[in-house]
Amino acid sequence: MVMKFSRQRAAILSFLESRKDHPTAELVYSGVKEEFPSISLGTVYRNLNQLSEAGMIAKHSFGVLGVDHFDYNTNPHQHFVCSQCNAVIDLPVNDHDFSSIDAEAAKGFDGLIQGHRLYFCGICRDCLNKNQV
Amino acid sequence: MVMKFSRQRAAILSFLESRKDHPTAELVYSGVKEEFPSISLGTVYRNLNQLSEAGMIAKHSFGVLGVDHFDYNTNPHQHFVCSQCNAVIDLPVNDHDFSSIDAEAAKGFDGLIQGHRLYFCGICRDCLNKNQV
DNA sequence: ATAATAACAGTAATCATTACTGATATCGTT
DNA sequence: AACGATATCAGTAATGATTACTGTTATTAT
Repeated sequence: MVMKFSRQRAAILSFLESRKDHPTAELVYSGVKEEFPSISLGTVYRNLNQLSEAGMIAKHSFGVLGVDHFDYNTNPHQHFVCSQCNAVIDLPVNDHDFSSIDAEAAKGFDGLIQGHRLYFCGICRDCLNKNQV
Repeated sequence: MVMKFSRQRAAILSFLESRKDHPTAELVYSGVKEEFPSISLGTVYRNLNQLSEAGMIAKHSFGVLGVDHFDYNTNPHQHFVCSQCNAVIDLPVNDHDFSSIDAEAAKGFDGLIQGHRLYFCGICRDCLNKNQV
């Protein structure tokens, strides 16, 4: 199946590129809607899934949030989820600091460990500031 | 609000105690249904949530699965999710081997890291065997 | 035993996401 | 530049997990 490049898909991709947060499908929808008032939410979901299956974007499912978040940055990196405002923030930590944990977990386990999902929880700087006022 | 201890809740708790896998609400429902044919799925969900809020059981949301899993074992330990059969398996690894990663992630980050979610993905022993046949 | 109320069964509602439909846009080939 | 095959679209309906509501019942302290 040849992947055609529709204007809607281009708009979705460039919207995602323009943000360093990690928008949900709903947020992408309302963002792209300004350029394409008639775009459908289903179109956004379909494109986000196709783009992530093609490896052009990343899809993150943080269990605590219950909604999927999408990321233009496909390089492996760590995420932080604020439990107060639900913001998803990239951590400046180098990813290879966590590359050894798979080997660690494999000790004494008879299955095959291929990878892991990891994210950090806490309170972001903005919320910490708001709490102090 | 005083927590009353109904027979349904006792049955849900003891069903969970009897299993070392990590049943979903639906699975708890069909299990407890044998003892309580008239029990409602809503009752199961309500009790599982109350028990986990009370710290008597643990609730795990693995993003890859899209369903919540419940665990009688509330001691911190690591989990493995088989991407072929979706089984959730406890890893024999000591939990304190992963206790340092929060400090690692905090480097250069201005928010407050309170914890993390971590689980491992791959193929379990049973599926590896089946694949070889 | 009684009375206050937490919990129940049953059912309806919610929310994120996916599937379906006939119409339209894209893109390699003429 | 027009053509034709088909991927994609907008709109809408369906799904699946979970939560909320309601009138009735079970639990527990007094």
